Amino acid sequence: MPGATEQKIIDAAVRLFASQGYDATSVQEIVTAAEVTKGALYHYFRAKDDLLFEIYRLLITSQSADMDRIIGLGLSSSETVREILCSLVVSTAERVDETAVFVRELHRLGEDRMTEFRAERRRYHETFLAVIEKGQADGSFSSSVPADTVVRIAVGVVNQLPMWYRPDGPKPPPVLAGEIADFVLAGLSA
Amino acid sequence: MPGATEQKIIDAAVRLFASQGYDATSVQEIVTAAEVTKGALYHYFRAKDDLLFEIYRLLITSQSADMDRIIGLGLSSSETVREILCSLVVSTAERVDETAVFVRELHRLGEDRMTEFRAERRRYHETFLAVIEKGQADGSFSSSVPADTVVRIAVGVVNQLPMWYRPDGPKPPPVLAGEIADFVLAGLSA
DNA sequence: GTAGGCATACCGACCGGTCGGTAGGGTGGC
DNA sequence: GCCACCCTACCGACCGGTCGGTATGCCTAC
Repeated sequence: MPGATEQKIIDAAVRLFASQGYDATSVQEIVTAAEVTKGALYHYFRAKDDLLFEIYRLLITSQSADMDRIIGLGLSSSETVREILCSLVVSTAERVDETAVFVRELHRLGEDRMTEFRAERRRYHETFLAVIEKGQADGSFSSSVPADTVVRIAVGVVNQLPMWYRPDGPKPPPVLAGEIADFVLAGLSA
Repeated sequence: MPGATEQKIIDAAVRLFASQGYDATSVQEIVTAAEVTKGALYHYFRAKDDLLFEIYRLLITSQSADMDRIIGLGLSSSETVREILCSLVVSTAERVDETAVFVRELHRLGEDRMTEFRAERRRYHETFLAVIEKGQADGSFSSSVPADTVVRIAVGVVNQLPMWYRPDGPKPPPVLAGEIADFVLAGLSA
């Protein structure tokens, strides 16, 4: 639960990292945008990297929670896939900046944190994979395309969303989410 | 047609940018890796950004040429889509480093070059879009999902390829390309 | 000789991080 | 009631080091 100052710093960092990149954003720019001082920033964060890691942590935590919640509902395979995709697309659209930073600056994570992150992502992938494989096993889905490739495609689209999605674009997020879910489900029922 | 020195510099830059990022790579690192000196680099390139732009230019040029060539073959809609996707996936796999740099560091392009680049990308998108819309119009494809969303999905997967594709992975590029094409075509025939 | 193709030494700007210090609220002894 | 003490939150000048870029000149080919 971050306090007000901490939150202001993170918000400013996300905005600046998303528009300029991590390295191209100086700590001074962040504190100026957040209307605090360098002292305040280094009081709450040990280093600039900590900001990145915190942004990732918040994003991953919320996405994992979303998926677990949906699976817990006990819907049919295709309804589960639809719900996962829709919630993923909508929540990503709500947090384009965080996602853009995440996709672009992932490689700057240090060794330890990278390992930690990879484990979390692997868990996410395998949970999703299991849902699709279950559907293929019980005949809800076609097996003509391997489940892992389907997961790659689905996650790929979402991660690329920041490249083209604009909040003031013609299609509101729920519509977009529906279209994407329709397409993936169509591919799964070939 | 770059000369030998120029090519060595670009190759080194691509490799380093892909593994560390643009800002995190110093000009000194590039020239050391390329076994040339700073004088040589600044003899051929006016600034560090020029390296980025050159990398993009080479990538986009070759991809556009690929698509134009395939469309020129005059195949059926679904064969055309399959060929475009396969060649895109295979050529992207061949140039993962370039693609990784492209996806991650695009935002560093200056105003002018960004405009130039956007025009080129728009042309690419619209050409691809036209192929799908033609297929939808003549009944080869279903119209249940809008063509622009399909293009977004297809391009999204390819751009995310550097995130997970490894040359020594279990699936060689042509197999992967086939699976992705199968999936997209399945979604288009729902 | 002279023009392109480099090498080397160097510059000024800037950056992440530090550090000595302060403001102000809480707390315990008397 | 109040003072001494401390602790958290925060300030901002400053430092060592690095980086992109330049100035200058050598050296080989023509």
